[in-house]
Amino acid sequence: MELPEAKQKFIEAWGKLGSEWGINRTMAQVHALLLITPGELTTEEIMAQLSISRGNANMTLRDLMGWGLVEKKHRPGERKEYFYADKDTWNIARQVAKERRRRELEPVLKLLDELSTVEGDAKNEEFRTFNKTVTDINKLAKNVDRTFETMLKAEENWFWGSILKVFK
Amino acid sequence: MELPEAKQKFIEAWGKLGSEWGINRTMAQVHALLLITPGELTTEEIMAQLSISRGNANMTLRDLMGWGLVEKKHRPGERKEYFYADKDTWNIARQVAKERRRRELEPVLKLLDELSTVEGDAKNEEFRTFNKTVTDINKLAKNVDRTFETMLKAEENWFWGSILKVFK
DNA sequence: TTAAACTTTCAAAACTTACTGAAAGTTTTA
DNA sequence: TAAAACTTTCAGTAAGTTTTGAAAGTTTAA
Repeated sequence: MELPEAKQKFIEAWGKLGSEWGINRTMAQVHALLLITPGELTTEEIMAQLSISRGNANMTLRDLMGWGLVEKKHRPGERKEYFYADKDTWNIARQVAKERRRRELEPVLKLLDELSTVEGDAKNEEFRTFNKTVTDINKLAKNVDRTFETMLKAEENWFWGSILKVFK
Repeated sequence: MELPEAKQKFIEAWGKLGSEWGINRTMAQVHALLLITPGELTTEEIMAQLSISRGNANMTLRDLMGWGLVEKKHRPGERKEYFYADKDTWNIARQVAKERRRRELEPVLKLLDELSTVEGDAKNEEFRTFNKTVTDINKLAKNVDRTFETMLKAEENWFWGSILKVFK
């Protein structure tokens, strides 16, 4: 396989994986493009390479900056904005974990805590089943949350070292 | 909060979380409904409780069975099919991890391995950046894969214990 | 102070995904 | 053998999401 084809495949695969896991396809593709590009790209270049509109490119880049995955840079004497991605995969993973935890997991945890307090008659089977399920899921979700937290604090080697010790 | 309201909120939240993470909303809602229902439900009952069509209910239930989260049961002397969900949250988490690993992670791992072998001129910066990114992401993806694998084999307490030991 | 170079916005269009419901299929019972 | 009771299918439609592109906005330079 030649480099241009490989790049194309990488961008497509990243876009697909993103969309399967709830991240907009274009956003994942722009990210992929920046990840395999040395240096920076302008909006124009991104538009051209991925055949997307100016509006789409602009919004997607803004989102990526909101996720902390991309930054912009100005070159002295130039008006154009240059975009580049942090290429440290461990940072990327942590950044994504951090945002999704905040945006999606936290609201659910809050609700589950609330639902855990709903009171009812212990003789009522409906209530007992509801209560047990909610309590169990709440425990699981808290474990997931704690794992995210660990991940955010951890250094890469230390983290994977700790997890992989598990195999032995 | 009263039980019926709490149930409704649980179903909605589970549906929302599902759709944010790439699982069809209705599928997550049907699953949620079955999780908080003692015993079994028929297609009719599911249709009524969630206001969905027969076709949708049928396909969703089939998908849930395909994911190994729901099973059907026949009662002697009755034609109707009764559906119920496995309520063990650790089983659920493992089942979901297993399916998504197989459907989504594995194809990407395969591609990344392939892209890791693309050859090029070490003096070419484009190639070097591509190669480094792909190699790094491949490593990360393999770690994720191994974590899934551990999870599939493990008992719940042992697994979270191992991951959370990391805090100490 | 205005024109050029660029970025941002957002209503409408295109695309994608999910859902409906009627028809076809299957199984059981009489 | 037929009819009743149920399940499955899928073409068409609806709902949801993403993308476009032109217009408005901003910044810089002359």
